Amino acid sequence: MNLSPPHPWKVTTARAREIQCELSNRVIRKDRLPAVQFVAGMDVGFEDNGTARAAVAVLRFPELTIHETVIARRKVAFPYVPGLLSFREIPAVMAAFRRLQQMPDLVLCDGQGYAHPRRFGLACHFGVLTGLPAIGVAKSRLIGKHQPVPKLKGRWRQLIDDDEVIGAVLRTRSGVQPVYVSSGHRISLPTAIEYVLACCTKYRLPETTRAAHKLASG
DNA sequence: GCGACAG
DNA sequence: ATCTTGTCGC
Repeated sequence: MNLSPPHPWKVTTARAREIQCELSNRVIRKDRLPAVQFVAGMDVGFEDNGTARAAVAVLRFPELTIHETVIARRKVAFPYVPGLLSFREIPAVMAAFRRLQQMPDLVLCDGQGYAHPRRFGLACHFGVLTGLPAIGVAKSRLIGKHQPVPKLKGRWRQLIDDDEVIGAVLRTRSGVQPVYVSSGHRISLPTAIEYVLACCTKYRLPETTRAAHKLASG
């Protein structure tokens, strides 16, 4: 896989959107992942001095015990623009992955995957750049419509945009706000939903995401 | 023109 | 994302 940044991060928002359209055709939404022994969670936090702090937590699967954690800091070189989140967070994330000893078989990203205006959210961008299977697990909606989701854990509804199923709104815990799941790279939506549920124990967010979030924040 | 808008 | 205490509910 290629962990070096092949794209300029100092780009205009217009150029960023072009890059998304150019790379979106490289996204694979079929199950092309190995037997999962290690799952990773990744998240990015921001410090006051304009620094992004990316954290990656690699957990054993299906035990979900922590195997390895890494952190990387990078100066923020792109503003937060809805639809262009990956350009703000990926540089730090790539730096963090470069430090990993154990590459995971699957990565759960904190943000959308295919459920994106140009079908190229953070999880897709990350997956295409690294070649690693990835899933987008967002805490809130970017685009798409959906029917009410039953309150029972495990139930879900299709997330639809322009008559296309772009993801799923999944209840990872009964009676709690659902999460938005979508393919990032090398994994289908049904399989993505299975893995997300397999990574959720007693909280709304996957243990992978929780572990990474904990590192990226404090 | 008027909202909506991952983190 | 980040700023922040108490509070409602199982």
